[in-house]
Amino acid sequence: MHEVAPDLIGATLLVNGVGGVIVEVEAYHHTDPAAHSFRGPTLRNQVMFGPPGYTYVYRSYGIHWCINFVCEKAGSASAVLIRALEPTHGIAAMRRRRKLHDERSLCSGPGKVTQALGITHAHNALALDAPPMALYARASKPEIAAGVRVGITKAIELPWRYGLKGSRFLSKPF
DNA sequence: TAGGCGATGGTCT
DNA sequence: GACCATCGCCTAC
Repeated sequence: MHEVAPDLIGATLLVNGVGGVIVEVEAYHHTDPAAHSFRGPTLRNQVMFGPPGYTYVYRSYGIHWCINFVCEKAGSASAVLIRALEPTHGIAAMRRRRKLHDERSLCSGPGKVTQALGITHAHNALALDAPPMALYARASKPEIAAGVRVGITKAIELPWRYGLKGSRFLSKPF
């Protein structure tokens, strides 16, 4: 997982042709008290205990949706939270959904990403390589920044947040 | 420009 | 009944 997470930085994520380049992610797995999978499988998180390459979508604070990629081998219950994108595809559609003109704020946070891409619980447990999802590997290796994760109350010291160094589209600087 | 806080609902204890 | 991997508005400086 700690190889997958930084490798996702620079990859392109599209949902129905709308999306952009991933510039910020966080890693979680089942030995990590901050992870949803820490207490074992439940109705909500069961997709994380399945095979890699699938989406895990959950509701955050009763208001927002957040999207994760399940990774590593089946049963390890690790996932990578997509926190920010650099918008490149379907910017007009994202602006419409976000009711926003500032391109920099379109996808600079996990709740914003799902709103801009139109992701809801209907997108839970979907394969990343089949419509409406699409994930494209980056062309070259970018400079990666690492830091502590954002917005959690447990295991806050683990430096499992990864980002594209110097990007203008991060949820917050490293 | 930075920090406080209310909204809001699924999930787990 | 409490917790929470957030956002955006409001205020104070």
